[in-house]
Amino acid sequence: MTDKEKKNFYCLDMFPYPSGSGLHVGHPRGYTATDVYTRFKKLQGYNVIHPMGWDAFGLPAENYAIKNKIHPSKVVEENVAHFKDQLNKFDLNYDWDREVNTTDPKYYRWTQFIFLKLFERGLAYESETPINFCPSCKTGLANEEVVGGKCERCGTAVERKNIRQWILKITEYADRLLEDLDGLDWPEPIKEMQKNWIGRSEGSNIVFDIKDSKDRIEVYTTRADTLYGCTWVVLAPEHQLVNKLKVESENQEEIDEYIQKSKNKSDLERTELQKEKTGVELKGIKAINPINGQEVAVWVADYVLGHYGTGAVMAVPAHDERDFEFAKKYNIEIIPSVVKSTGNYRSYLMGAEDISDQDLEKLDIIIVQKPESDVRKIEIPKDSIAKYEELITEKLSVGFWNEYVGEKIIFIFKHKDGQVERLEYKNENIDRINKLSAEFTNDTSGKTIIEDWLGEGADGYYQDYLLSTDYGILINSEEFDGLSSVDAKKKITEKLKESGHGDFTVNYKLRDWVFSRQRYWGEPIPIVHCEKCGIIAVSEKDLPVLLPHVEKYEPTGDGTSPLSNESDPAIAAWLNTTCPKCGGSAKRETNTMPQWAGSCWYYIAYLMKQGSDYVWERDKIDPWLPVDLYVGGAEHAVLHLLYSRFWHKVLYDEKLVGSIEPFQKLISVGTILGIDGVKMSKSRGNVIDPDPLIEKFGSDPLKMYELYIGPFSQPAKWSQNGIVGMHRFLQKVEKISDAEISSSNDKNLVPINKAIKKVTEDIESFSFNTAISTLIETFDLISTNSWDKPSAEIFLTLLSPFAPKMVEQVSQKIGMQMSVWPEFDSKFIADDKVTIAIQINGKVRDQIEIAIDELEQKVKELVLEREKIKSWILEAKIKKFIYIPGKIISIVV
RNA sequence: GGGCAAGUGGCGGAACUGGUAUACGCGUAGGUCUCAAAAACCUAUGGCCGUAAGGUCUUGUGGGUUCGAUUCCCACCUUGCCCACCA
Repeated sequence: MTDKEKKNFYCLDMFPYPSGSGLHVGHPRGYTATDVYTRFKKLQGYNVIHPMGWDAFGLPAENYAIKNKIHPSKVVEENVAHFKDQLNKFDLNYDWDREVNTTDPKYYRWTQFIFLKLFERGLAYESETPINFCPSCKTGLANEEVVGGKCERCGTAVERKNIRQWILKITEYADRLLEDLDGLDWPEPIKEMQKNWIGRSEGSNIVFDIKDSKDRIEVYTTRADTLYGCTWVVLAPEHQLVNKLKVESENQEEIDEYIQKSKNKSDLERTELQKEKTGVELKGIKAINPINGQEVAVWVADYVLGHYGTGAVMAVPAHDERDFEFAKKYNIEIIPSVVKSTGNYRSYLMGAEDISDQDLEKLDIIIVQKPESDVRKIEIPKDSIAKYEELITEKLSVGFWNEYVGEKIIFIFKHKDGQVERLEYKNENIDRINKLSAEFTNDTSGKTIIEDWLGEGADGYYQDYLLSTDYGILINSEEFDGLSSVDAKKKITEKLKESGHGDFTVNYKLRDWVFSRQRYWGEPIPIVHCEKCGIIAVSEKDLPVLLPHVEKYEPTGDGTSPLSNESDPAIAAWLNTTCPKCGGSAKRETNTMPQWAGSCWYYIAYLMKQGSDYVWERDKIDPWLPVDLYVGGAEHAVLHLLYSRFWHKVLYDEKLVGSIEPFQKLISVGTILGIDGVKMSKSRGNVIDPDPLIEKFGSDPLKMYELYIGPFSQPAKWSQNGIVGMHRFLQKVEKISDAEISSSNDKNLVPINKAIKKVTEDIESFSFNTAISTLIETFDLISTNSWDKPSAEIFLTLLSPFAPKMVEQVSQKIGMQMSVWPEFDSKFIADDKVTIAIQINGKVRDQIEIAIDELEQKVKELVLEREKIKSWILEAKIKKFIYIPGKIISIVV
């Protein structure tokens, strides 16, 4: 069936989940697109594979089965038959001999086989840490299946639950999954979503010793440059050290209570609601900032996540919004250590009656605002700062001070006796600055100057500079003062590394994949539990491990699988087995695989299909991979598309496939919405059934309308009237066969060649809507010219991918054979004469037909001779004459 | 809150790297055919002024760059999608 001389093209649709409600008009949009595209590619001479199959394991079939007391296998069988029947009505060119079904034991034998490979490589492991659990679906969920704290499938708030489960180490492939995205021809937003999901971040681990103890707290930060601004450290409530430290602290009860409380919070409460931050200090425990030896408090707070980084963070309220909020609430000191670098300094100028606005302007100083007559908010360029200081030193009134804030913070105090004291805001000067400022203002509140700036009364003028999460220039950071954030991150971490208190590190948001489900309708995990040997893989020759046919398969909800219910004899017979290693008695793994397992490799299964069997042969697989074009919904951006990339890379490492990625080019299909503009769903009652439409108009007009409705990747509202237009058009085309067709007509050469070019480009770029517009226009044009045989044959070929049924009928009638996709002749594309517009002062006033290669001088003459142009220009002088050949003439008067 | 995408007639939408905005389709109006209706076909169809010729305004809002902006830049408004305490 494949021709060695031709190039291969593998075009793949995301295979559907055969739901009970059947197809609605939204489903075939993607299928129609690949149908058009593959017919086009075949005419261009490619070997094309375009298969279809069924992703049939999973909850919907099982839930439906439970509700209606029909076995899931039966449900699936009926649904598949119904889906296939509906699809066939669309006349799509699928390779049905490659049809796959994930629930076929011959199929899932290989799904289990791949699991064994994962297991052998140590990429599948058993664990009993807390995971996401959906109380309604009664099963554990992967991180990717939790959307905003809710189950992706049913919308129930997920709980944290400790259950035994199988986990796949997808994190081991995080870097490769990230890096290889660059080579893929995928929509940018989808790549971006995967990048964000993997969430690589480069930072530093920093070790805080605990005072009078051997324990140390290791924190993860991406902002080591802000270390001097750290005023406390925070442990997540789950952090192991909490249990130890709480005993040594003065308020153990309070801490216990807090931990208990946050344990009871669901993920939704802890994150989604963005509640006010809470926490408890470990009183009496002090951590030591390794960069400067400062003692800082230690807190437990559940705004820190236990599973990310080290489960502990350093809090820098000046340069982190969460820490800032927390510091405000619990009244913790805020120390700025990075200042935004704009190149300017800011100052409030007071006590400077002798300094005029002109004095300042001479130094290029900007007076931002004059809130009161004796106060000026000013911005001083870096270059003027020395002169500004001179001015202040000379003219500031006694008993006042001036400070300016930028890459440094400088205070200039003018004492009563006229003596000037200049102090930089640095550790050794801070006490002195606070003392003087309090004295000068007779302030007895004991507030520090920084508190004053950042407090309630402040207007944010300095805060913009001092309390920013942006990168900037370090201040208040000893030897690192003046460095940029980027340099300082490096230098500070390097210094910490010398004393064993820190190092560079990388973290990912991506978490390992919770792979087991406590449900019946899935692939059994091919593992046995032997009392003597422990966890043992089923040997490959014993695959598949068949899913036993049982009558009762309701989920238990207690974290065990329905397949562990030994009171059912059918289950007991399956469950009790022998250990492949020692031959002793053993029990089968009762968890099943998640819905995603079967879809992780189905694109390979199509290539393996031989009759009803699947055979893994590299020479049958490699010539087709990676998939050349994959079309499906964007909703799978981080689930299916990430999981199958992971599996594919493992298969590559196993030398079972030859490519590093499964899907080279991806195009996402926009959802078709109901007439009311919302997603079609049974419960809303806005579902449009395609069957009656096909009956009334036929498959061609419906398919064409699916593509004509709008840009392919954008969502589109269904309109019941739209098909009529396509139907009318096709009816007109059908009449070609009745009309007089001449043997040739030169007038048609230009339009038909232009059509070849445009339609070819548009199909190639999935711009089907404009391809169809072009076909309609071309048809109308040639119909007025009258048809000739060559044009009719080309036109019908161009139309054939869109309306295969109709075109076939017509071509038989007029006795043509369609074989190859036409190529345009460029000599008929470029016209020798063009009509272009003449603009006067930017407004179109006239049109002129001229030769495409006419010289500018001649064009100018022709244009200025025209009565219409004369009447617009009148006596005015022509300032400019612009001529862009083939585009426009623009006259400015 | 952050990221991304998008705002064009009554509606779906078109417009290449800045060059005649509203292609194509739907709908609507008038007409042809018909005893009548449906279907089909033909004509017209962005708003305003005008009998007309023609003029004038118009691509979410407000600015800017340009001979010229739906397209580029800035600010704002609206909608959709994704992520959401990831330190």
